Amino acid sequence: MCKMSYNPHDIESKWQRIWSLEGVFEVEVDHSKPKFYCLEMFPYPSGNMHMGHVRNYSIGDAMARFQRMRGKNVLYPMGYDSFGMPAENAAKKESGHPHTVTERNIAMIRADQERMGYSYDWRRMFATSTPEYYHWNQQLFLKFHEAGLVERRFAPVNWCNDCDTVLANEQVKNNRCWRCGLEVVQKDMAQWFLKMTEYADELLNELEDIEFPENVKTMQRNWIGRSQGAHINFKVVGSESSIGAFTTRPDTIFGVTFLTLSPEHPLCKELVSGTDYHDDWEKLRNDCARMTEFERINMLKEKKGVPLGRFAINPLSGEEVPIYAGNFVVASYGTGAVMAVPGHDQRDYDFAKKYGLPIRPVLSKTREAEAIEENPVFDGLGWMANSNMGSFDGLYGNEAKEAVISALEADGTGYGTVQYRLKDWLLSRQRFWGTPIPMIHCDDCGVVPVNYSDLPVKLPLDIKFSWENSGNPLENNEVFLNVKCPKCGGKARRETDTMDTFFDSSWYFLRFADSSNSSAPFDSDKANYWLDGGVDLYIGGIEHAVMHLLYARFFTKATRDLGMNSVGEPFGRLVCQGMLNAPAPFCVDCNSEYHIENFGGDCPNCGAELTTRSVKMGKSLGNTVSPGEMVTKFGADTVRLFILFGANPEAGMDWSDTALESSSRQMNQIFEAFKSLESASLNPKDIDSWLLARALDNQTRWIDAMEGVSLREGVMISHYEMLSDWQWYRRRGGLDRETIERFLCIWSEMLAPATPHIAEEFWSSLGGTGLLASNTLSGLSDLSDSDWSLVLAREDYLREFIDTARNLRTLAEKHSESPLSRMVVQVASKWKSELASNAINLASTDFDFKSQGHEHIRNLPIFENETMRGEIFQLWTTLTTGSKKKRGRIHTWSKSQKILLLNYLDEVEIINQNSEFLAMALDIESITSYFVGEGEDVAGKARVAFPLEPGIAFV
RNA sequence: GCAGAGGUACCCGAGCUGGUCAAAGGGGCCGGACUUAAGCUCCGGUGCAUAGUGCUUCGCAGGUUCAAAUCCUGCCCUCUGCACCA
Repeated sequence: MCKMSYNPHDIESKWQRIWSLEGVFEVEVDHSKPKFYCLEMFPYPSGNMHMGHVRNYSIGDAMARFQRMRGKNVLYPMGYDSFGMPAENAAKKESGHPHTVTERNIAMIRADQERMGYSYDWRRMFATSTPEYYHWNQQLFLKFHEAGLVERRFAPVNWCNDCDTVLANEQVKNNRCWRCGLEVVQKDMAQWFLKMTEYADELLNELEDIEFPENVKTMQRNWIGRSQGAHINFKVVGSESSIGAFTTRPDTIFGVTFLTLSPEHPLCKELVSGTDYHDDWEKLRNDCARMTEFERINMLKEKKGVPLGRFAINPLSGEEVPIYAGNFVVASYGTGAVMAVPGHDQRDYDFAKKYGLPIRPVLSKTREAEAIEENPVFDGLGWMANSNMGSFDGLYGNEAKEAVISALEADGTGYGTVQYRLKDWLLSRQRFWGTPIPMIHCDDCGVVPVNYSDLPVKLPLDIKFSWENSGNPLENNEVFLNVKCPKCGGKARRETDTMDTFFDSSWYFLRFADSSNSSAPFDSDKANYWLDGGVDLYIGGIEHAVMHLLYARFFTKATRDLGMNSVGEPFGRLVCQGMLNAPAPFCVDCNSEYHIENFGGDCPNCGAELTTRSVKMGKSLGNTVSPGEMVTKFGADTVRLFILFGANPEAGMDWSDTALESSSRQMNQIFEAFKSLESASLNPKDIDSWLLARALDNQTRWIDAMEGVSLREGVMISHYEMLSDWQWYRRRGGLDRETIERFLCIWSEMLAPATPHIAEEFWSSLGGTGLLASNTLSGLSDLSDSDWSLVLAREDYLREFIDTARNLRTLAEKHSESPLSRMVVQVASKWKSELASNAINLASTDFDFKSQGHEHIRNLPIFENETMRGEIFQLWTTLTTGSKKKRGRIHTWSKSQKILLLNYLDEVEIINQNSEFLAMALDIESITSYFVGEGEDVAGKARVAFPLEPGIAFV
């Protein structure tokens, strides 16, 4: 190879072809090997691959390749989450079919992925929009239906006029559609729900044992939002109705001075109809319904409410309290009614103050204290007071809560309960490009499931999309609609709702275990093998931390309970990759970023000069980088190296053209290093063992880093430190063929996870057996059997020596009129090194230098020489206890320095042995070295000589 | 407001189970070698002082300690997620 300079394109396409021909990434269940399931969140195919994908997959591929080299049976699949609205919109634009758009996009992104050399088992690839996949969506749906997890009910739903569809609560952001941003309106519809709340407790509790990042766990906990409390019924005076309210603080029930209903609460209308209060309430309700999120936030600095003119009865105290409607009460949480305790809830307090309602403190901060009104309110746990039912006063915290709940339960006016923020999963979408819900509406039999044998219910392909035909084309497709009732055989109509696409992605990782199965979603044995302990490494964006991950966890549990697997938790280790940033114009004064077309100009808002700032890559700012372009320019390996070296997976990362170029240079240098094997011959030298010792050490640290998914660190060792060690070796005159071959073999393996093509090329040119992509790491046991620490330490000594000498040289130059030509090195006397060694040995025992030190040296033979005693004491102190400002050397010496001292390194010898090299490195003609006292004390440097720190004089 | 992650030299970024930390690595910049030259590559420098041991630095202000980038407290700022959660 290597006659020419580095040409990534030839190398990369060659190896991609060979890997594919040899099928090296194709895996099957193999119980003789430990498995490793490496998975990236599969993409929605929107066209070409973007940089965020590149980052995601480069991380995953590096880990998959690394684990293969570690001897694992690695499942590393790729597929496409290909249902969804954008394909419909694209189809409308070109008057085509979403299917066509989707297939085209998949082909594009797949080609991009293949060009990057990712090591997927492509046989397992699937797209969720194919009947081969959504067939099983439908089957799972029917199974869930049988298990009682599916429900059809009327519910007010979020409706987006633009997208012509229902949105899940989770898909509404700031009261706007998460995709198009249009304001969401409410609409009542019959909907299909999946009863995820039945798993709320398990989903919450098992978070404890999952290896997710802490912030993801917290987000999920908050999302599930379990709160323990009581449901309390308040009878409405003069009515049969009662108001149920949920509270987490039943211990404050005697402080209730009013009730607040959400304006949408059905009881509101009933209570005010025909009264003077009706108009105010209606106005409030309409205000709330119409308010945009932006207005709401501003409005809510001011809590608003209206009296409904009626009263409710506190079930324990019998007291009558007024009923209000308040804009701050959310209809969908709890019961949509709040028992207001202004004495111990800040929000209620503010409300009460505003409307002149009474405030009654019923908790005291200490057992003895009075319950007092204060602002800010006391909302911690306290001792009950003023309960006007003596038996409660003095009860504290949970005991108080339980006492109140018992009292309520005793007279049937309330009960202890748990409330979740998590809601059932609204599955229906009034959209075409999704999995048809396999249900049939029969006038006689009602809603009837499709027979399993009639699955899949296929989406019709003979539809032309256009902007004129809004809504769901299924509703007008007679062929699709008309069907016979599976029960009575009479005329019936198909359900036209399709499923939320989150359904597709909630079990795709199970399908990968057995993706060609045509008789079931997946074989349970295969799923249990690959998903034992969950997906071993799951990589994706933080934006899916709640919804997708929670749905997937729910599915795994639900299918487990259907007997389809025994997994339970789908994901083991989760890594959320950080964001990819790129520079964009930025105005410091306005604190805002602008489109890249403003580079070099002034702020469009205030006219100030724009600076740059690194912000999230995105279309809106135009600060995106095309992976295709970069690969064309530099090759896939270089792009992969850059992206992995740029930052650790979890950290945010800045795109930089110069840094990419530097990665390219690095690749060239590595290439050059491998090329130099050609000029090597049998030429053994001392430095050879150093190089191999470094390789061993580097490989060990590299494995540690990679195991921990610290890819940046790993790449730093494999692509940077290995190279600088190589360069040092060459500077030291090393060029032994046998050594170099050994070193390069180890190195090429280490290069493989991040830059697999070039590594494979090196491997093949070195005559390595088989393909590197399917090999396991060379064991270096022959190397690790020896102790290389002294070899490494000697080299460290030289490096440090050069370092110190270099610094001194610049200083010395200032003091010398003529150019420096000679260096005189005076090494500390042997007895000093011996004393140092002695001290190091003592330090490894539990010797107490402070109390036993002086006694110790007094007994040493050298201490008999009276003239040296002062110097001995001084040295001993410097070595052991140190001074006020500096610790003793035995504490500050590095491991390798200690090794040198313990082995009585002859500094004079090592300096003289390497004098030629040192002279060259220091740009000096000659070097002389001797022990202090064995020659002239040049420039009085004998006094600074210390073990490992010789006195150096330039002349 | 709540939760989480952060603020390290010109920039990015390690370190943060206290001492070996003026602080890895990369980018940029400067200098030297190579070259007709540019590029590439190699070597070195990049807080201040200084013939070595010294001073000032790790968001700001305090504290603990013989010793703090590292531990504690308060404050400021940035980012991410959630948004009146009863």
